[in-house]
Amino acid sequence: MARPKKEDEKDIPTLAVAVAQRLLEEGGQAQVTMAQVADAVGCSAPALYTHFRNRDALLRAVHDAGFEQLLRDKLAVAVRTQGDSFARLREGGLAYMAFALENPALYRLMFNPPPLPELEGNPFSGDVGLRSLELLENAVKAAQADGFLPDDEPAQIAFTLWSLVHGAASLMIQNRAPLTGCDPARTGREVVDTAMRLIASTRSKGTRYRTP
Amino acid sequence: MARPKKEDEKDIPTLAVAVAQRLLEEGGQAQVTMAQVADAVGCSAPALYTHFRNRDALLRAVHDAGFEQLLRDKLAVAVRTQGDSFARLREGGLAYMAFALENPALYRLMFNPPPLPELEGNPFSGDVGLRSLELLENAVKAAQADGFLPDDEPAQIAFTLWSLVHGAASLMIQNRAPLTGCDPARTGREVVDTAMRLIASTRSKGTRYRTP
DNA sequence: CCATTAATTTAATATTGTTAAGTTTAAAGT
DNA sequence: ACTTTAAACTTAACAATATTAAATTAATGG
Repeated sequence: MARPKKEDEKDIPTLAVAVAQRLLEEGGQAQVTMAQVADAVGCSAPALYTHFRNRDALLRAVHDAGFEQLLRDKLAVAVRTQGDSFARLREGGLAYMAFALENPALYRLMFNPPPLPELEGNPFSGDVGLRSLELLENAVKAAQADGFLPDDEPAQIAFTLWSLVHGAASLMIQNRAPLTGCDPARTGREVVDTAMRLIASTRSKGTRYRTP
Repeated sequence: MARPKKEDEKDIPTLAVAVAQRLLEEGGQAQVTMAQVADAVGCSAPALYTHFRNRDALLRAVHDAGFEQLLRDKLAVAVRTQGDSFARLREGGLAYMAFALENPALYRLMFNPPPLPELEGNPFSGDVGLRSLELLENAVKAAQADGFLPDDEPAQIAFTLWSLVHGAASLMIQNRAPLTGCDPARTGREVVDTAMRLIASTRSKGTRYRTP
């Protein structure tokens, strides 16, 4: 049956990414085989190679879609926290944590990818990654202007805060968190709040911040 | 020639773990094939199955050896920072970061393992992990007694601090750190110092801490 | 000295990513 | 409208790698 008629045409690239993400979340990396994906899409495995150079490229596409979703989430936070730097940091952290815990396998692919050349590239060299990072740096600057946080380089502080939330998410997702028997979502929120308490206690005396 | 004579006997388990770790560090997970390991050990691939149930079990052994090494490093720090809680936190963080950056692939296997059943278990349910964790919690308690840090659960704070250092290490190792063009070792130290500055600024007024 | 067991080897199997060769449809040129 | 070309597939073949089976040799305990 070779090439399909127009009516039977499928948007294989889009379908494949969606299917791959679902399989990923359901059964982990190992379950994302080309045959499985093709099956769920409704084509044969080699057909995928018309649209993706190889399996890694398919995973890379899922990876990229994840970063786009994360950026959308963060933009939404930025919109609804206009003017309150402290809340923006807190809600940004919570949204990030929620994304990670709700899509653990995807998050893993994004931030703890298997060491494949395709996934080595730094996402922050791309547009999506950069804008996501800008959002955090601006929040840090605003918080500094409001008297929070040490007066270090905003980029350095942004990296430190990102590290904290990412680290907690990463440890929890991969069952490396020492706190056992707790609801992960709750633990995640507590980590963010612990961090925010740390940040709150750095407020300088003659502060320009006023709770809105 | 089937079974080797006594003189030709090799300690395959030990050799295999060492070889696997080297291959891992040299070329990443993908290079750790049973054939490669066997070659470097000087036996054939199926021989490995006498000592390890399968490839995952071999990786698990490397993983465990990593945790033992990390614990040794942390114990050394604890010994040389007796009595100074702040220094213990700082040097503990630096040692952890150094371990991660010097053995990136091993660290990855320990904390961002591929999602295999063998590696799912929580290392902190084992003896080595628990002792490593105790060290940090005790350091937190000591720091609190010296007037640092919020008065939350030590376990919660320990997790938050661990998350921070782990997160930074993880991001840098996997090329997800936004700070480009910097020496990773230097960036790692800066993260620890930024965190310590945050901690320092949490010191309550009537502090019991005095710089030694 | 013999029987059993342990440690290996080579050979065979299974799974999975990937490539090759062939087929059908769509699109473009005349 | 007809021919040609290219695109999007399919099935069949290939290659690499983990794993298992069968066969072989050395140690060990009676």
